[in-house]
Amino acid sequence: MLDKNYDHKLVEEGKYEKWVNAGYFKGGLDKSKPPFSMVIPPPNVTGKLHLGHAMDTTLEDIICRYKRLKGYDVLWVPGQDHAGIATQAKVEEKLRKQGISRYDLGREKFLEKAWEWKGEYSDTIRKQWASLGLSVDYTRERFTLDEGLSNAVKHVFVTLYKEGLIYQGERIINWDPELRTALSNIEVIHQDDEGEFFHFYYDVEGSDEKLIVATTRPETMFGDTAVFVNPKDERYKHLVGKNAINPANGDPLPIMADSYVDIEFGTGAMKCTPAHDPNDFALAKKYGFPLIKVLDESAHMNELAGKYKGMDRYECRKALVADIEANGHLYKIEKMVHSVGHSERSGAVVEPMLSKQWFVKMTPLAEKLLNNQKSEDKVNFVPKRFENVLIRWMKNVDDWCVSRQLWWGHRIPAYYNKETGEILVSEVEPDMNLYTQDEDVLDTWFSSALWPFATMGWPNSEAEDFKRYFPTSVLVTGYDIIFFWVSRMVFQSLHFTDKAPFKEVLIHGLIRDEQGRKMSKSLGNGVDPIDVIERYGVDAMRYFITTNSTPGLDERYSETKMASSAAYLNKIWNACRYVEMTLGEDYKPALPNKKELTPIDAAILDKLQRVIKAVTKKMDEYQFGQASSILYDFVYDDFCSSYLEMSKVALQKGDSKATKDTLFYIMKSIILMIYPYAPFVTEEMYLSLPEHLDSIMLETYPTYDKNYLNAKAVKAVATLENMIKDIRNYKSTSGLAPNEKVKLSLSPKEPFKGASEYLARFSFASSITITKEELGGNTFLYSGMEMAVEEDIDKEALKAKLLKDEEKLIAEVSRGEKMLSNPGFVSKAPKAKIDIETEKLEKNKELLATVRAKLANL
RNA sequence: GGAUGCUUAGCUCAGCGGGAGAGCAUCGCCCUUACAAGGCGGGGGUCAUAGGUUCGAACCCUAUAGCAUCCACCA
Repeated sequence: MLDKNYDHKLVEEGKYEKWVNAGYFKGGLDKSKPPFSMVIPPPNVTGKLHLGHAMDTTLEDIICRYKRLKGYDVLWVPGQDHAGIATQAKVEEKLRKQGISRYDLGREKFLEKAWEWKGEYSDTIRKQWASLGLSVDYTRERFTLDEGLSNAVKHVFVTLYKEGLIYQGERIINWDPELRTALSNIEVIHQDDEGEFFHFYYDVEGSDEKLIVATTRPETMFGDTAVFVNPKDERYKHLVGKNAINPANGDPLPIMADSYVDIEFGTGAMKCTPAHDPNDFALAKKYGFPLIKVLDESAHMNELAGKYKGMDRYECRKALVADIEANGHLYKIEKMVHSVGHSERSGAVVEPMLSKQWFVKMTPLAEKLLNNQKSEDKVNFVPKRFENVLIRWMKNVDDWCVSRQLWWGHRIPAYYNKETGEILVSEVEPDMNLYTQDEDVLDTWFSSALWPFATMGWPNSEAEDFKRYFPTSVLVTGYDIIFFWVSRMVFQSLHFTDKAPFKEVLIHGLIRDEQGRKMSKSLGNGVDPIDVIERYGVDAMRYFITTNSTPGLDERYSETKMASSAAYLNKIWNACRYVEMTLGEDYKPALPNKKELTPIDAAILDKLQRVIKAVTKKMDEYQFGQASSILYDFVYDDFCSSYLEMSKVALQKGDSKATKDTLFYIMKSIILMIYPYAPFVTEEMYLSLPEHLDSIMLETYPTYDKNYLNAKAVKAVATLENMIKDIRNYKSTSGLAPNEKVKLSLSPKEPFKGASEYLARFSFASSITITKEELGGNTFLYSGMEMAVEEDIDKEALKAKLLKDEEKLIAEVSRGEKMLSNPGFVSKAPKAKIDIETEKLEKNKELLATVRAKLANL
């Protein structure tokens, strides 16, 4: 028997351990079942999980738990991501607080620290998974730096290299001067920052004219090789071919014309700095300019900056501008808002810089993805529109810079011959007396891209899990990492396994705070899932975060909705407690016998079938909000408010086996349908039911049974419910207490045999007369029936009420007639709709006639 | 500059071709024996605006406005 109060802490205690120990989360327990597989998006080992993770993983858990009950052999692979740059930044930050830099420690020692960090946060994450109740298969847990993944990474790198899809090249990349590493384009966050737009006078050789050139980054002027103008720009035509004098260092710069230059922008004259700007780099290639780097790895000026050597880029900017101003070459400084790239991880302003890096050639891989999306094996997105996001990005994708000047990660399997410098790219380490390994590691997403197949045992294509569970069934993730992760998994998987890594992708949005702001450390508005679990219970939190949103859209955290989710579970808990009390100790479950049902039982059983059908459909479509709302209406209104109360009539009479069976059957079905959302509390309820299995996890999802459909009962009970509602309403508006006694009469019959017993109970009727006579008193009309409250009533009030009824019915009848006399409607609307409208019109006409008769008699 | 999403009850949001919904808030009345984290009843919306398609539009199309997000460019 359940306790009087639902105490989430008591309910949650010990259950997760029990499930894990029983092995219920393991994939492959029964291989006669069809496989269903998923991989967890591996969280970064950078810290604790936040509410966004809770939503993402809960959605996955709901799917897994649902699919198990639906008879699948479910495998959900857990794991974590080493998160190269993110984790290294964290570890460095921690060291910095101790006054140590990574260079003080050296690579080996630093990596020890990083592994320590990883160990700590791995444990934290696993504890959080347990708190969330995630049914992941721990026997298959993976880490992106483990041996298997590392081998897969090497294999992929070497293969791509041999295929010419990985190359080393000197190009302009995004440089993070704080972490001192290259970044890929998508790791750069562009923000509109207020900056200064410096306009300088450039002297022109052999002319008295001065050219005004504008720049936002004066410190790069030491790397300038030319000044460009547009060939059509009349202002400067005559200067093309002459030299301008660089006011930073006095070097002559050829004035050249190229249509790349925008006449309207700035002064129309642009300085060209090939080693520090991607567009200038392209121009330099075109015209064969030298590539002059003036900044070092930490964005300090090098020897080319002369007296500014060693200064930080901003110090240099300030000093240089002051000097230029001093010698009369400053024209003006404009304030300007322009977009500035920042490192996603360190926040540092990214410096575009010429650098030798490893790149993945994207065009052939992107093409595979794009072609696949045109085929039958395409990856289906839920919601669909996100497919376009992916496609548009893949069509315009740049080559992927995969090398990082970090230590925490997969070291690039490229080796340089100590004597000849020749490159050897190999999965097997060569004789290290003769070779040195490339110092760089790979972008962390390089390994995450292999996650769905590498965790299944690939590159061993005979691995059991790979054969049985790959491709995976569905991937759940946020729209913010479609570029980073989803796209890369798809093209790598297509390239290496010839299959898309998953059939479907369910995209969810972000969780924001109550005011709709992004949760962030700097705002301090983050909500800790563990804290929420402490207060409301994990089931309530799971229910809230997965049912109060719609796929692909952001969601706000809401304290009141959180509380109402908890209240809902409490409601179910109490309903279950009541059912158990009612069934009694010696109750033996059986399917309700159709022949012995009361109309009340029959009606709820009919409704349940429809609910099962509708909920199942929504679950299959990953529409968890809609599924839960269908269930909610059923649980609250049909089951708790209506059926539980009405069934008391039969139960108190004694001969109620069918009603008890109905109660049990409905309650169990509800528990099973709520279970994927709220596994702990439903397990507790389930185990307190008679004749249960060892765990709700071993149960079967409710199935639609059309034998229990009974439209007649549903209609009769609906009429009864309307009568009860009308009386309640009548009392409320007449200032009567709800339990005020009233005398009722019905004409010419009751909604179903025995209905007046229910009516009496719920309307506190002291008597109910059934008569064929016309009813006096305050009358309510139903299709084919009337009900009246017997009392001395104010005739005027009654007349007013009837007139109101009449007015309403006239509107209804007119609507129906208009619709049905519309030839367009009759010829084009579906027959079912026409039937419904015809029936409705007839009913309303009948009611209208009755109202008019009553008015005439008054 | 390009793209996408959002605009529905006081607040937060569902619904996305056949008569406007939920939670919370609000107003009455109830400590009724599963549940006061409750019960019963009520009030509250020209579904952003303007056109169009359709027998029928909150829902489809086109424009407009506001808000948000993503991508690209920015000397």
